[in-house]
Amino acid sequence: MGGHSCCYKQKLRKGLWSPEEDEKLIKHIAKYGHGCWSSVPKQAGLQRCGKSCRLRWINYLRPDLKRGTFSQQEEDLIIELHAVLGNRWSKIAAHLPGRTDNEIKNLWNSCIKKKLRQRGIDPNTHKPLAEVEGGDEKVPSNGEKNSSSNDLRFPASPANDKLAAKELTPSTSAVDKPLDESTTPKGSSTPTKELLLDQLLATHESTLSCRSSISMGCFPLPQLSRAPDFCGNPTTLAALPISSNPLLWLNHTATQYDVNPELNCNIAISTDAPSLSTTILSTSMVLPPSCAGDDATNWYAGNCDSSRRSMVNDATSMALQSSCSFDSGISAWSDLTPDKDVQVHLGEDNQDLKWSEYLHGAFPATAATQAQCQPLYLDVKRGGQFAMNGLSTWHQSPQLQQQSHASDIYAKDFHS
DNA sequence: AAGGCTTCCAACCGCCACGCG
DNA sequence: TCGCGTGGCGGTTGGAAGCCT
Repeated sequence: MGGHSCCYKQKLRKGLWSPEEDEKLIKHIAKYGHGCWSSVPKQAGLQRCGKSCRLRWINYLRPDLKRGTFSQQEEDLIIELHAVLGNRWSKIAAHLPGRTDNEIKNLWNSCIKKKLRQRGIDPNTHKPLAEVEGGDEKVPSNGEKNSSSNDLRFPASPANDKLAAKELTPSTSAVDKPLDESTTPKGSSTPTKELLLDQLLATHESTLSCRSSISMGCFPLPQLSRAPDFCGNPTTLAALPISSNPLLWLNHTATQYDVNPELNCNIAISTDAPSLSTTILSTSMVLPPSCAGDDATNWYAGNCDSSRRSMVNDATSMALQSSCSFDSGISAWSDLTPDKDVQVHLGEDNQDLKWSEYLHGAFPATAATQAQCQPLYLDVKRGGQFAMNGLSTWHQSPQLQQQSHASDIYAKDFHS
C-alpha cells in the first residue's frame, strides 16, 4: 500500500473486507499476535497487504474499540483537543479510549465541523466565523493542517510548524511536555499546550479519561486468560497484563472485590483504569457455571462493542469466560452484536448461551486458548486520574443503576 | 417506485520517520 | 551516509445507505 513494496509483489485484494478475511485476521492475531505486519497476510492466508491488515485491525477488529455513537462529552473533548492539537487525530484519539484516529477524523469531517459552523464557529481556527471572515484572521492557504496546527493560541511560527511536523511520542508528546521556549516566548501569557490540555482534560476527567497514553506490551487474550486459580483460590488477577480495553482492567494497582464469597472468587478491578464515558459504563459480568474449582479453565475478559452506526451501547459488558467455542466458528467483532444469536458453548458442559445473553466480549477462545502467543502491542491508555471507589462506578447506565448493588448483579450472574 | 442527491465512513494513498544493515 | 523495509499519520476517495423529490 502507498508505495510499500509488499503491495507490488502480487495482486492484492482491495476494498471492503469480507467476514472471512476478518475471521482469518482475527484468528491469526489471536494465535500469534501481529508481529511484523508485512508478514501477517502471508501467514494468515490473506490477499492483502500488511498495511491493510494493520489498518483493519486497528480501526475495526481490535477488541478494545468502543464503537457506537460518540457521546456529547466525547464530542466536546474532541473539539477542545482539536483547538489545541489541530488535525493530529492520533494524538486526539490517544485521549479518547476506545476510539480510533480514523473514527475521530471522520466524525470531525462529517459532523463536528458542520455543528461548529452552525454555531458560528470556524472549525479551523475555533474562532467566531464573523471574526475569521472579517479578514483579520487569515485562513492559511496551505490547508487545514497548518491552520489547525498553528492554532490561535499558539502563534504560527517555524517552531510550531516543526512541532506539528514532528509530533512526539505519546509518552513525551506535547500533551505531556511544555512547548519549546521558542514557541512560548518568555514572559508571554500564552499558555502552553500542556497547560491547556491539562485544563481541558481535567474538565473532562469525570467522564472521559486517559490523560496520557503509553504504549506497552499487551498480550493476546490467551495469555490474558492464564490467570491461575482465578476461581479456585482466593487470588487475584494481578498477574494479568493491563489492556486498553477498560473491560479488561482486572489488574494493575487493583482493588479486590469479593464478588462471590461462595465461589471464593475475588475480582480485581484496576483503580488505574481510565474513567469511561457513561455510554459504556454499565457493566455486568457473566461467568460460566463451570468456573468454580476448574483449574483447567482459562479465563479471559473481553469486550466487543461492535455496534455500528446508530446503535448506542449502554450495556457493554464484561465477560469473564471459560474456554468456549463458537458454533459458527470465529465471528468478527462486527458480527457479534448483542442482537445476534451466536451460540456459545461453555466448556464441556456444552451449555449454550446466545451471544446476546453472553454479552459483548468474547474473543474466539478456540483459537485463543490453543495458542502459544507472542505479545501483541496495543495502545494502552493509562488514566492516572481515574478514581473508582467501588464497583458502583461501573454501573452508570440508568438501567443498571436501578440494580442497587453491584455485588448482587455479580452474584446473580455467578450463580446463573 | 424510482432516480438523484447527500451523508457517512471504511479503506486507500502518499508521505514521512525510524531502524537496520 | 545511504538505501531499504516498515510503521504510522493525515488527507482523500469510493461506495453503501439513507433521504428527498
